[in-house]
Amino acid sequence: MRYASNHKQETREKLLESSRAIVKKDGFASTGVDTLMAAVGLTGGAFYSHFGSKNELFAALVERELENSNDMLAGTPDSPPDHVAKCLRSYLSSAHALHPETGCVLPTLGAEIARAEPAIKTVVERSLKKVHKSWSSRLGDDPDAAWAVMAQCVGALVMARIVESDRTRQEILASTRRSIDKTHLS
Amino acid sequence: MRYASNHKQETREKLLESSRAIVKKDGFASTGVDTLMAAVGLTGGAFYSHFGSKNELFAALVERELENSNDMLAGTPDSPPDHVAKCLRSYLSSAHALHPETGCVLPTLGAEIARAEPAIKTVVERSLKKVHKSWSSRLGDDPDAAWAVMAQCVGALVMARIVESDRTRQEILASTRRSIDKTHLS
DNA sequence: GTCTATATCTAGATAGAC
DNA sequence: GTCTATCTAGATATAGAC
Repeated sequence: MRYASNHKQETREKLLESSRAIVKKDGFASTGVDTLMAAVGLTGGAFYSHFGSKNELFAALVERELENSNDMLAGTPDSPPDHVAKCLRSYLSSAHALHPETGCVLPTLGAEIARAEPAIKTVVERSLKKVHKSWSSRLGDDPDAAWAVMAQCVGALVMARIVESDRTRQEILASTRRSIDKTHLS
Repeated sequence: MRYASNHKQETREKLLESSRAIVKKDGFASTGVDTLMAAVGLTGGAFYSHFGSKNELFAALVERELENSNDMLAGTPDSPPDHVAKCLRSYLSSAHALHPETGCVLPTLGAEIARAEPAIKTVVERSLKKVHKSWSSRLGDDPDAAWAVMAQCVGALVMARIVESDRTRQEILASTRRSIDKTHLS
């Protein structure tokens, strides 16, 4: 064949990585296959050598996003004690609010996932529960606290992104950080 | 003229009300003008007698949504003391999670608002701050608590909608309700 | 595997008849 | 004000050459 044996695999990988950022920034439904392919230097027709449909890409993309989030958030049994605190500071930052393309998938694609097929939501659920379990044990075996903290993070980011002024954006993020610190980390 | 003097105004009103539900359910970008017009018994071409563009509808729609939310959430100086508690129970319910078409605009259109033009975000900001101010005073003049509670509500709803099982959905909502009760309403 | 070309469809928006 | 018809642009997906 004219291409190395791992060429297809590598191209798919590049496409997936590239698409993650674009889709988190501009939305999935409103981004065309041509745009995603152009971003890795290819044309639209070649897309279908890698994914059977645009929806297959969405599934792969969401799954990859959640694996990535889990790697960053869940931590390991020997993560430092301030692991959660560090995650929270980073998550609830202006940098995160201003750069959806490198951030958490939930605030930016949550609504589109909610409208997706059940199979995708099953994957999402498993992943969410993994983070929840880990954080629950780190928050003194308090499952309620873990869901509450996760909800605050996602919601604060949604709100931080829909306001116009930097000032209000920072107020939302800082308030949420302080409230979590006081309530769950002291 | 062939139509009553208030015909245009009434049609616009019907269109706006009808579109609110459809767009919250299916997303704004992914819903066509024809679909929105058909829902009020008209054809696509007539849309432009009421709005200059699809984006103008989005602005009007978001503004109306926020007015509506404010009416329900902010309350008045003589609202009963349990006003906030009642709002929270209703917001963090399965019914709300399962029916975006009649619910809060932020969990379902938040990401699209985040990508919208500054003018829309300015309106959103003003409205968010109104709810925040009202809730802050109801939560013992604690601005941090108000932002934190609002964030939890929005985030919990996003998460509740992206999981597949009813069980997990209810777990997320109930945990968040309990956590808010314990932390902010006792 | 990727290209160009294309089929098919749907989108937002406009023009002119009624 | 609303209709039908249409323009233009973009979408997903496929076909066949290289």
